[in-house]
Amino acid sequence: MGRGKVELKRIENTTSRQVTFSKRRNGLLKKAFELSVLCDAEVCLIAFSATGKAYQYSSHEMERTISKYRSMAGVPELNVRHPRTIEFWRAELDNLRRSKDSLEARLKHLAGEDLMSLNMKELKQLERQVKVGVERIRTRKRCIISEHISLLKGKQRALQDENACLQRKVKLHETNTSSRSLANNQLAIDFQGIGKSRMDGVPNYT
Amino acid sequence: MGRGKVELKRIENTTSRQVTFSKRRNGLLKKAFELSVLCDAEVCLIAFSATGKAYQYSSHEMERTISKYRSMAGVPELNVRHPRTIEFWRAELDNLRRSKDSLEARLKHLAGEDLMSLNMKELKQLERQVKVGVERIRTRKRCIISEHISLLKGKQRALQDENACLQRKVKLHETNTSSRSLANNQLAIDFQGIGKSRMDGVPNYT
DNA sequence: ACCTATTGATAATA
DNA sequence: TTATTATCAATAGGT
Repeated sequence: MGRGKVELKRIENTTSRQVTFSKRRNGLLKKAFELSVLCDAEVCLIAFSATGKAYQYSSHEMERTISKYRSMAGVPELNVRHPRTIEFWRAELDNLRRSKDSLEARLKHLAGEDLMSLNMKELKQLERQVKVGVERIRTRKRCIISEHISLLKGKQRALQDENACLQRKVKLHETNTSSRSLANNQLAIDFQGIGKSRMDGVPNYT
Repeated sequence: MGRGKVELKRIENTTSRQVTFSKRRNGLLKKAFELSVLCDAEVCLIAFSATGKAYQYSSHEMERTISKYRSMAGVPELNVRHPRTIEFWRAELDNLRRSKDSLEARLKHLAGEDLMSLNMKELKQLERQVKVGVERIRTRKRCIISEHISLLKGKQRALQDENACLQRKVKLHETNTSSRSLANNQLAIDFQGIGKSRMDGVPNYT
Protein backbone atom coordinates (compact mmCIF):
# COMPACT_ATOMS: atom_id res chain seq x y z
CA MET A 1 0.00 0.00 0.00
CA GLY A 2 1.66 3.10 -1.17
CA ARG A 3 3.15 4.24 -4.37
CA GLY A 4 4.31 1.03 -5.87
CA LYS A 5 4.64 -2.37 -4.29
CA VAL A 6 7.53 -3.26 -2.12
CA GLU A 7 9.40 -6.55 -2.08
CA LEU A 8 9.33 -8.58 1.10
CA LYS A 9 13.01 -8.26 1.83
CA ARG A 10 15.17 -6.15 4.04
CA ILE A 11 15.16 -2.54 2.87
CA GLU A 12 18.77 -1.75 2.13
CA ASN A 13 18.65 2.02 2.34
CA THR A 14 19.13 2.87 5.99
CA THR A 15 17.07 6.02 6.02
CA SER A 16 14.09 4.57 4.26
CA ARG A 17 14.33 1.44 6.43
CA GLN A 18 14.08 3.60 9.54
CA VAL A 19 11.22 5.65 8.14
CA THR A 20 9.35 2.52 7.15
CA PHE A 21 9.96 1.01 10.56
CA SER A 22 8.52 4.06 12.24
CA LYS A 23 5.40 4.05 10.08
CA ARG A 24 4.75 0.35 10.11
CA ARG A 25 5.45 0.08 13.82
CA ASN A 26 2.73 2.63 14.44
CA GLY A 27 0.40 0.77 12.11
CA LEU A 28 1.12 -2.52 13.84
CA LEU A 29 0.58 -1.12 17.32
CA LYS A 30 -2.67 0.47 16.17
CA LYS A 31 -3.91 -2.78 14.70
CA ALA A 32 -2.97 -4.71 17.80
CA PHE A 33 -4.98 -2.25 19.82
CA GLU A 34 -7.96 -2.45 17.47
CA LEU A 35 -7.93 -6.23 17.57
CA SER A 36 -8.00 -6.24 21.33
CA VAL A 37 -10.86 -3.77 21.46
CA LEU A 38 -13.04 -4.99 18.61
CA CYS A 39 -12.67 -8.67 19.35
CA ASP A 40 -12.15 -8.59 23.07
CA ALA A 41 -8.77 -10.26 22.66
CA GLU A 42 -5.69 -10.27 24.87
CA VAL A 43 -2.78 -9.00 22.85
CA CYS A 44 0.86 -8.42 23.67
CA LEU A 45 3.38 -7.06 21.20
CA ILE A 46 7.10 -6.34 21.55
CA ALA A 47 9.23 -4.89 18.78
CA PHE A 48 12.88 -3.94 18.68
CA SER A 49 14.08 -1.72 15.88
CA ALA A 50 17.29 -2.67 14.08
CA THR A 51 18.99 -0.02 16.20
CA GLY A 52 17.87 -1.78 19.36
CA LYS A 53 15.13 0.54 20.53
CA ALA A 54 12.17 -1.21 22.13
CA TYR A 55 8.46 -0.62 21.54
CA GLN A 56 5.63 -2.46 23.19
CA TYR A 57 1.88 -2.77 23.45
CA SER A 58 -0.20 -4.95 25.71
CA SER A 59 -3.94 -4.89 26.11
CA HIS A 60 -3.64 -6.51 29.52
CA GLU A 61 -0.81 -6.77 31.95
CA MET A 62 2.16 -7.87 29.88
CA GLU A 63 3.74 -10.30 32.33
CA ARG A 64 0.42 -12.00 32.86
CA THR A 65 -0.16 -12.44 29.15
CA ILE A 66 3.33 -13.81 28.70
CA SER A 67 3.09 -16.29 31.52
CA LYS A 68 -0.34 -17.31 30.30
CA TYR A 69 1.16 -18.01 26.91
CA ARG A 70 4.05 -19.90 28.47
CA SER A 71 1.81 -22.14 30.47
CA MET A 72 -0.31 -22.89 27.43
CA ALA A 73 2.48 -23.39 24.93
CA GLY A 74 4.55 -25.37 27.37
CA VAL A 75 7.75 -24.04 28.80
CA PRO A 76 10.89 -25.58 27.39
CA GLU A 77 12.69 -25.34 30.74
CA LEU A 78 15.54 -22.98 30.28
CA ASN A 79 17.94 -24.78 32.51
CA VAL A 80 21.32 -23.42 33.18
CA ARG A 81 23.17 -25.15 30.40
CA HIS A 82 26.36 -24.72 32.25
CA PRO A 83 27.96 -22.00 30.24
CA ARG A 84 31.57 -21.16 30.39
CA THR A 85 32.55 -18.16 32.36
CA ILE A 86 30.97 -14.77 31.99
CA GLU A 87 34.29 -13.62 30.63
CA PHE A 88 33.98 -16.07 27.80
CA TRP A 89 30.64 -14.69 26.72
CA ARG A 90 31.78 -11.16 27.11
CA ALA A 91 34.80 -11.83 24.94
CA GLU A 92 32.65 -13.55 22.36
CA LEU A 93 30.26 -10.62 22.29
CA ASP A 94 33.08 -8.13 22.06
CA ASN A 95 34.58 -9.97 19.13
CA LEU A 96 31.29 -10.11 17.32
CA ARG A 97 30.56 -6.46 17.94
CA ARG A 98 33.97 -5.51 16.71
CA SER A 99 33.69 -7.51 13.54
CA LYS A 100 30.19 -6.27 12.96
CA ASP A 101 31.34 -2.69 13.36
CA SER A 102 34.18 -3.18 10.97
CA LEU A 103 31.90 -4.85 8.45
CA GLU A 104 29.48 -1.97 8.71
CA ALA A 105 32.26 0.54 8.22
CA ARG A 106 33.56 -1.35 5.23
CA LEU A 107 30.05 -1.54 3.79
CA LYS A 108 29.60 2.18 4.16
CA HIS A 109 32.89 2.83 2.45
CA LEU A 110 31.96 0.60 -0.46
CA ALA A 111 28.68 2.49 -0.73
CA GLY A 112 30.61 5.76 -0.81
CA GLU A 113 29.54 6.89 2.64
CA ASP A 114 31.64 8.07 5.55
CA LEU A 115 34.66 8.79 3.38
CA MET A 116 36.04 11.64 5.46
CA SER A 117 38.22 9.33 7.52
CA LEU A 118 40.06 8.00 4.48
CA ASN A 119 43.19 9.44 2.96
CA MET A 120 43.92 9.64 -0.72
CA LYS A 121 45.73 6.33 -0.89
CA GLU A 122 42.89 4.51 0.79
CA LEU A 123 40.39 6.21 -1.48
CA LYS A 124 42.27 5.08 -4.54
CA GLN A 125 42.38 1.52 -3.28
CA LEU A 126 38.66 1.65 -2.49
CA GLU A 127 37.80 2.99 -5.91
CA ARG A 128 39.75 0.20 -7.53
CA GLN A 129 37.91 -2.44 -5.51
CA VAL A 130 34.50 -0.97 -6.22
CA LYS A 131 35.27 -0.77 -9.91
CA VAL A 132 36.24 -4.42 -9.87
CA GLY A 133 32.89 -5.09 -8.20
CA VAL A 134 30.94 -3.25 -10.87
CA GLU A 135 32.79 -5.11 -13.58
CA ARG A 136 31.97 -8.47 -12.01
CA ILE A 137 28.33 -7.54 -11.64
CA ARG A 138 28.21 -6.52 -15.29
CA THR A 139 29.88 -9.75 -16.32
CA ARG A 140 27.29 -11.73 -14.43
CA LYS A 141 24.52 -9.70 -16.08
CA ARG A 142 25.96 -10.34 -19.52
CA CYS A 143 26.14 -14.01 -18.69
CA ILE A 144 22.48 -14.14 -17.70
CA ILE A 145 21.44 -12.22 -20.80
CA SER A 146 23.39 -14.46 -23.14
CA GLU A 147 21.89 -17.53 -21.49
CA HIS A 148 18.48 -16.05 -22.06
CA ILE A 149 19.30 -15.27 -25.67
CA SER A 150 20.44 -18.81 -26.44
CA LEU A 151 17.29 -20.10 -24.81
CA LEU A 152 15.24 -17.89 -27.09
CA LYS A 153 17.25 -18.96 -30.11
CA GLY A 154 16.60 -22.57 -29.28
CA LYS A 155 12.89 -21.95 -29.13
CA GLN A 156 13.02 -20.02 -32.37
CA ARG A 157 14.80 -22.86 -34.13
CA ALA A 158 12.29 -25.40 -32.87
CA LEU A 159 9.47 -23.25 -34.15
CA GLN A 160 11.13 -22.80 -37.54
CA ASP A 161 11.62 -26.55 -37.90
CA GLU A 162 8.04 -27.24 -37.04
CA ASN A 163 6.94 -24.54 -39.43
CA ALA A 164 8.91 -26.08 -42.30
CA CYS A 165 7.48 -29.48 -41.53
CA LEU A 166 3.93 -28.15 -41.56
CA GLN A 167 4.51 -26.38 -44.86
CA ARG A 168 5.76 -29.57 -46.48
CA LYS A 169 2.69 -31.44 -45.32
CA VAL A 170 0.38 -28.78 -46.60
CA LYS A 171 2.08 -28.79 -49.99
CA LEU A 172 1.84 -32.59 -50.16
CA HIS A 173 -1.85 -32.44 -49.42
CA GLU A 174 -2.43 -29.84 -52.09
CA THR A 175 -0.69 -32.06 -54.66
CA ASN A 176 -2.74 -35.15 -53.76
CA THR A 177 -6.08 -33.42 -53.97
CA SER A 178 -5.54 -31.03 -56.90
CA SER A 179 -6.96 -33.49 -59.55
CA ARG A 180 -10.31 -33.87 -57.86
CA SER A 181 -11.31 -30.26 -58.52
CA LEU A 182 -13.36 -29.87 -55.42
CA ALA A 183 -15.45 -26.86 -54.66
CA ASN A 184 -13.43 -24.08 -53.13
CA ASN A 185 -15.41 -23.93 -49.96
CA GLN A 186 -14.94 -27.68 -49.44
CA LEU A 187 -11.18 -27.20 -49.81
CA ALA A 188 -11.25 -24.43 -47.32
CA ILE A 189 -13.02 -26.63 -44.82
CA ASP A 190 -10.43 -29.36 -45.29
CA PHE A 191 -7.58 -26.99 -44.63
CA GLN A 192 -9.22 -25.68 -41.58
CA GLY A 193 -9.55 -29.19 -40.27
CA ILE A 194 -5.93 -30.02 -41.00
CA GLY A 195 -4.73 -26.85 -39.50
CA LYS A 196 -6.58 -27.44 -36.28
CA SER A 197 -5.41 -30.95 -35.79
CA ARG A 198 -1.81 -30.13 -36.61
CA MET A 199 -1.73 -27.37 -34.09
CA ASP A 200 -2.86 -29.57 -31.23
CA GLY A 201 -0.32 -29.72 -28.48
CA VAL A 202 1.77 -26.95 -29.97
CA PRO A 203 2.41 -24.45 -27.22
CA ASN A 204 1.72 -20.84 -27.70
CA TYR A 205 4.70 -18.49 -27.70
CA THR A 206 2.98 -15.28 -28.63
CA MET B 1 -11.44 -0.78 5.34
CA GLY B 2 -14.40 -2.64 4.22
CA ARG B 3 -17.96 -1.78 3.51
CA GLY B 4 -18.59 0.94 5.94
CA LYS B 5 -16.60 2.02 8.96
CA VAL B 6 -16.64 0.20 12.25
CA GLU B 7 -16.64 1.83 15.64
CA LEU B 8 -13.68 1.12 17.86
CA LYS B 9 -15.65 -0.82 20.41
CA ARG B 10 -16.24 -4.45 21.20
CA ILE B 11 -18.28 -6.13 18.44
CA GLU B 12 -21.38 -7.41 20.21
CA ASN B 13 -22.46 -10.05 17.69
CA THR B 14 -20.51 -13.17 18.64
CA THR B 15 -20.23 -14.66 15.18
CA SER B 16 -19.18 -11.43 13.60
CA ARG B 17 -16.69 -10.87 16.43
CA GLN B 18 -15.11 -14.26 15.84
CA VAL B 19 -14.95 -13.76 12.09
CA THR B 20 -13.39 -10.38 12.52
CA PHE B 21 -10.91 -11.78 15.03
CA SER B 22 -9.85 -14.43 12.58
CA LYS B 23 -9.38 -11.97 9.75
CA ARG B 24 -7.65 -9.28 11.73
CA ARG B 25 -5.45 -11.75 13.58
CA ASN B 26 -4.10 -12.96 10.25
CA GLY B 27 -3.57 -9.41 9.12
CA LEU B 28 -1.75 -8.54 12.33
CA LEU B 29 0.53 -11.59 12.15
CA LYS B 30 1.31 -10.81 8.54
CA LYS B 31 2.17 -7.22 9.34
CA ALA B 32 4.35 -8.27 12.25
CA PHE B 33 6.23 -10.57 9.91
CA GLU B 34 6.58 -7.88 7.25
CA LEU B 35 7.91 -5.39 9.78
CA SER B 36 10.57 -7.82 10.93
CA VAL B 37 11.68 -8.59 7.39
CA LEU B 38 11.49 -5.16 5.80
CA CYS B 39 13.01 -3.26 8.70
CA ASP B 40 15.26 -5.91 10.18
CA ALA B 41 13.33 -5.67 13.44
CA GLU B 42 12.90 -8.17 16.24
CA VAL B 43 9.18 -8.69 16.76
CA CYS B 44 7.20 -10.87 19.13
CA LEU B 45 3.42 -11.05 19.20
CA ILE B 46 1.04 -13.03 21.39
CA ALA B 47 -2.74 -12.92 21.03
CA PHE B 48 -5.49 -14.72 22.86
CA SER B 49 -8.95 -14.81 21.32
CA ALA B 50 -11.92 -14.08 23.55
CA THR B 51 -12.46 -17.83 23.64
CA GLY B 52 -8.97 -18.33 25.04
CA LYS B 53 -7.18 -19.76 22.05
CA ALA B 54 -3.55 -18.59 21.69
CA TYR B 55 -1.79 -17.34 18.56
CA GLN B 56 1.79 -16.23 18.35
CA TYR B 57 4.48 -14.89 16.06
CA SER B 58 8.12 -14.17 16.77
CA SER B 59 10.78 -13.19 14.28
CA HIS B 60 13.49 -14.46 16.63
CA GLU B 61 13.42 -16.91 19.49
CA MET B 62 10.43 -15.79 21.55
CA GLU B 63 11.90 -16.34 25.01
CA ARG B 64 14.99 -14.40 24.10
CA THR B 65 13.04 -11.49 22.76
CA ILE B 66 10.96 -11.43 25.90
CA SER B 67 13.96 -11.56 28.22
CA LYS B 68 15.67 -8.91 26.17
CA TYR B 69 12.63 -6.71 26.54
CA ARG B 70 12.48 -7.37 30.27
CA SER B 71 16.08 -6.54 30.84
CA MET B 72 15.76 -3.34 28.82
CA ALA B 73 12.49 -2.23 30.29
CA GLY B 74 14.04 -2.76 33.68
CA VAL B 75 11.53 -5.21 35.02
CA PRO B 76 12.68 -6.30 38.43
CA GLU B 77 13.72 -9.89 37.85
CA LEU B 78 11.20 -12.41 39.00
CA ASN B 79 13.44 -15.43 38.81
CA VAL B 80 17.03 -16.02 39.69
CA ARG B 81 19.17 -13.43 38.10
CA HIS B 82 21.60 -15.76 36.40
CA PRO B 83 19.55 -17.77 33.91
CA ARG B 84 17.82 -14.75 32.52
CA THR B 85 21.05 -12.84 32.15
CA ILE B 86 22.50 -15.74 30.29
CA GLU B 87 19.47 -15.93 28.05
CA PHE B 88 19.81 -12.25 27.36
CA TRP B 89 23.42 -12.58 26.32
CA ARG B 90 22.62 -15.59 24.23
CA ALA B 91 19.98 -13.58 22.39
CA GLU B 92 22.45 -10.78 21.86
CA LEU B 93 24.99 -13.19 20.47
CA ASP B 94 22.44 -14.71 18.15
CA ASN B 95 21.38 -11.37 16.83
CA LEU B 96 24.95 -10.28 16.35
CA ARG B 97 25.81 -13.44 14.47
CA ARG B 98 22.80 -12.99 12.26
CA SER B 99 23.56 -9.42 11.39
CA LYS B 100 27.21 -10.25 10.87
CA ASP B 101 26.28 -12.97 8.39
CA SER B 102 23.99 -10.67 6.48
CA LEU B 103 26.61 -7.93 6.41
CA GLU B 104 29.16 -10.36 5.07
CA ALA B 105 26.80 -11.47 2.33
CA ARG B 106 26.05 -7.89 1.41
CA LEU B 107 29.75 -7.05 1.36
CA LYS B 108 30.45 -9.93 -0.98
CA HIS B 109 27.73 -8.77 -3.32
CA LEU B 110 29.11 -5.25 -3.40
CA ALA B 111 32.52 -6.67 -4.18
CA GLY B 112 31.00 -8.62 -7.06
CA GLU B 113 31.33 -12.02 -5.40
CA ASP B 114 28.72 -14.70 -4.86
CA LEU B 115 26.42 -13.27 -7.52
CA MET B 116 24.90 -16.56 -8.62
CA SER B 117 22.08 -16.26 -6.14
CA LEU B 118 20.91 -12.94 -7.56
CA ASN B 119 18.43 -12.47 -10.37
CA MET B 120 18.63 -9.81 -13.05
CA LYS B 121 16.57 -7.28 -11.16
CA GLU B 122 18.71 -7.61 -8.06
CA LEU B 123 21.86 -7.38 -10.14
CA LYS B 124 20.68 -4.15 -11.73
CA GLN B 125 19.88 -2.69 -8.35
CA LEU B 126 23.28 -3.75 -7.04
CA GLU B 127 25.07 -2.26 -10.01
CA ARG B 128 23.28 1.03 -9.49
CA GLN B 129 24.30 1.14 -5.83
CA VAL B 130 27.91 0.30 -6.56
CA LYS B 131 28.06 2.92 -9.28
CA VAL B 132 26.74 5.50 -6.84
CA GLY B 133 29.52 4.39 -4.50
CA VAL B 134 32.22 4.89 -7.11
CA GLU B 135 30.90 8.30 -7.92
CA ARG B 136 30.94 9.36 -4.29
CA ILE B 137 34.47 8.09 -3.84
CA ARG B 138 35.57 10.06 -6.88
CA THR B 139 33.85 13.16 -5.61
CA ARG B 140 35.68 12.83 -2.32
CA LYS B 141 38.99 12.42 -4.16
CA ARG B 142 38.35 15.54 -6.22
CA CYS B 143 37.51 17.39 -3.05
CA ILE B 144 40.76 16.37 -1.36
CA ILE B 145 42.79 17.25 -4.42
CA SER B 146 41.25 20.67 -4.76
CA GLU B 147 41.79 21.34 -1.07
CA HIS B 148 45.44 20.52 -1.45
CA ILE B 149 45.74 22.59 -4.56
CA SER B 150 44.51 25.64 -2.74
CA LEU B 151 46.86 24.79 0.11
CA LEU B 152 49.72 24.68 -2.32
CA LYS B 153 48.64 27.93 -3.90
CA GLY B 154 48.61 29.54 -0.49
CA LYS B 155 52.09 28.30 0.23
CA GLN B 156 53.27 29.45 -3.15
CA ARG B 157 51.91 32.91 -2.51
CA ALA B 158 53.59 33.00 0.88
CA LEU B 159 56.85 31.97 -0.70
CA GLN B 160 56.54 34.60 -3.39
CA ASP B 161 55.85 37.25 -0.79
CA GLU B 162 58.78 36.16 1.29
CA ASN B 163 60.89 36.02 -1.80
CA ALA B 164 59.96 39.56 -2.76
CA CYS B 165 60.66 40.71 0.76
CA LEU B 166 64.06 39.03 0.77
CA GLN B 167 64.90 40.49 -2.59
CA ARG B 168 64.11 43.96 -1.31
CA LYS B 169 66.32 43.37 1.71
CA VAL B 170 69.08 42.04 -0.48
CA LYS B 171 68.85 45.03 -2.74
CA LEU B 172 68.89 47.31 0.27
CA HIS B 173 71.87 45.46 1.63
CA GLU B 174 73.62 45.67 -1.71
CA THR B 175 73.02 49.38 -1.77
CA ASN B 176 74.30 49.83 1.74
CA THR B 177 77.27 47.60 1.28
CA SER B 178 77.86 47.95 -2.42
CA SER B 179 81.46 48.71 -1.74
CA ARG B 180 82.03 45.38 0.08
CA SER B 181 80.92 43.05 -2.82
CA LEU B 182 79.60 39.85 -1.16
CA ALA B 183 79.91 36.41 -2.82
CA ASN B 184 76.78 35.31 -4.85
CA ASN B 185 76.90 31.64 -3.86
CA GLN B 186 76.28 32.49 -0.23
CA LEU B 187 72.97 34.14 -1.20
CA ALA B 188 71.88 31.08 -3.26
CA ILE B 189 72.37 28.70 -0.35
CA ASP B 190 70.08 30.84 1.77
CA PHE B 191 67.19 30.56 -0.73
CA GLN B 192 67.53 26.77 -1.03
CA GLY B 193 67.21 26.35 2.70
CA ILE B 194 64.03 28.43 2.84
CA GLY B 195 62.49 26.54 -0.06
CA LYS B 196 62.99 23.13 1.49
CA SER B 197 61.46 23.98 4.80
CA ARG B 198 58.32 25.41 3.17
CA MET B 199 57.64 22.24 1.19
CA ASP B 200 57.68 19.88 4.16
CA GLY B 201 54.48 17.94 4.80
CA VAL B 202 53.01 18.20 1.34
CA PRO B 203 52.07 14.67 0.20
CA ASN B 204 52.42 13.26 -3.26
CA TYR B 205 49.18 12.71 -5.24
CA THR B 206 50.37 11.20 -8.46
C1' DA C 1 -14.49 -20.00 2.32
C1' DC C 2 -15.01 -16.57 -1.43
C1' DC C 3 -16.26 -11.94 -3.40
C1' DT C 4 -15.91 -6.73 -4.01
C1' DA C 5 -17.01 -2.10 -2.53
C1' DT C 6 -14.86 0.60 0.61
C1' DT C 7 -11.95 2.14 3.95
C1' DG C 8 -7.27 2.05 5.71
C1' DA C 9 -2.28 1.89 5.42
C1' DT C 10 1.64 3.49 3.52
C1' DA C 11 5.66 4.39 -0.21
C1' DA C 12 7.33 8.09 -2.38
C1' DT C 13 8.09 12.73 -1.97
C1' DA C 14 8.70 17.30 -0.33
C1' DT D 1 9.85 14.28 11.96
C1' DT D 2 5.55 15.63 9.66
C1' DA D 3 2.36 16.31 5.80
C1' DT D 4 0.58 15.03 1.41
C1' DT D 5 -1.31 12.01 -1.83
C1' DA D 6 -1.33 8.35 -5.27
C1' DT D 7 -1.62 3.54 -4.78
C1' DC D 8 -1.85 -0.72 -2.92
C1' DA D 9 -3.68 -3.74 0.87
C1' DA D 10 -6.98 -5.11 4.34
C1' DT D 11 -11.32 -6.09 5.34
C1' DA D 12 -16.78 -5.46 6.34
C1' DG D 13 -20.69 -7.13 4.81
C1' DG D 14 -22.80 -10.36 1.99
C1' DT D 15 -23.11 -15.16 -0.47
